[in-house]
Amino acid sequence: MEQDSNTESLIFDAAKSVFLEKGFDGAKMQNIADTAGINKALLHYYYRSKEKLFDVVFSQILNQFFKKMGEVWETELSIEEKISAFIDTYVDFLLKNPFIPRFVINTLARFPQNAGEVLEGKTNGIFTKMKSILQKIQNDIDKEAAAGQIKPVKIQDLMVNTISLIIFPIIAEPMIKMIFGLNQNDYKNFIIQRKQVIKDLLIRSLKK
Amino acid sequence: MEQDSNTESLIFDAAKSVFLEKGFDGAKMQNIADTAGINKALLHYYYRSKEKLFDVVFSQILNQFFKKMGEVWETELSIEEKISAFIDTYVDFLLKNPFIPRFVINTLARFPQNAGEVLEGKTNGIFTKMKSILQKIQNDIDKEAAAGQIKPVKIQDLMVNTISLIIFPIIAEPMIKMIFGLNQNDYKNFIIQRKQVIKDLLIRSLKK
DNA sequence: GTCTATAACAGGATAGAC
DNA sequence: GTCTATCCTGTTATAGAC
Repeated sequence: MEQDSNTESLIFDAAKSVFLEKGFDGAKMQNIADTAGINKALLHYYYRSKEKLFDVVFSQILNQFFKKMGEVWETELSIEEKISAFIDTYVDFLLKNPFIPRFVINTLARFPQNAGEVLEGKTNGIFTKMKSILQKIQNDIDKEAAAGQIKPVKIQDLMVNTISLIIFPIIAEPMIKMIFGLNQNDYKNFIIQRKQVIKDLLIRSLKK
Repeated sequence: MEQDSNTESLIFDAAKSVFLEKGFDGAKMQNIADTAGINKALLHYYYRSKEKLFDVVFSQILNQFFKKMGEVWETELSIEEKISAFIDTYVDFLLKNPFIPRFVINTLARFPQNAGEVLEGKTNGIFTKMKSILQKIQNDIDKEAAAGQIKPVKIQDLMVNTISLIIFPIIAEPMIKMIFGLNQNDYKNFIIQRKQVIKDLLIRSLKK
């Protein structure tokens, strides 16, 4: 999707980069045009309006965000192994795409009318898929808990704990740097080391 | 600060409410004037520009945010009791002020040049205070760990874990509602029940 | 101090030449 | 398809009457 160098995908990539960093209100069409190295009028030629352009970009990012979130769970690993694998892959994903979570969360907060069915349609039913994955994980948990291997736990709590611990430090990067006086390199190391910290915390919470 | 009903504080309160919800780019002076029930020109009479008005509002909110964050730690409780008390008071604070964390984080991300010394000056050295509190907590931890009462832990990890678990679900409210299919009331109950979930998780992580 | 009117400009969108 | 020029609306900011 980002390898074509025809004008349309050039615009898409530029728009994605600008929207990701500045959000809908902060992004300017002129800025997107400059980033793409083309003229403002061309943006409107390919995507009629700023709203439409944003819509396409947002749908793609939302898909990317949730697709990645759903990945490791459909394997044959134990719950603990799944959690561990999820932390590794999702932290790596976010280190490469640090703006995505803030962008998704801000956009969902900014356009609540887009909620529910509208987004379902634009994203091949991403929320339905998420719910089905969550249900499967809950079943796995119940099975392992019944076998006495782990403590029983609600998937909502486990999931929110996990993504909170992973995503928040990415969203709050500037704040964390300020409070702890970290530079870019310190910060990156901190996030990488947190992989193990988060694993320890969550695995421990499943011990009986 | 929000009890006077003279024009200046009327404007301040309106600006705070609008900026909190929409951020700098999304907020419009007209909207602020309407909310305050006065004319647009008066905004400029009291605060020369949108930037200046935003500056005053942001400083006040940043102070509020960090002051509340630093509170319970200066007591004579044990670490575990302090964590428990912090979770209770901070969750309650955020339920009453749900827009604050997203606003603070977005603003820090949007105006990185404001970092460090500028904000230090505008907030009575809030970051210096934070750092000194963190150092004190680290000392307490080291003492209790040396006495064999808890597992030793780095304050950075403990602090980031704690605020991640508390703040993320507030920032991501629309996302959580969507994924789990919660209405406003479900969501609020979920957050309240999480107090205990977070306490269990963190206290457990300190057991030897 | 507070208002109305308006200036000054930015930003999204379109027309029309090539 | 791509560009320049231009329109038009929304937004910040100021002038000036009261």
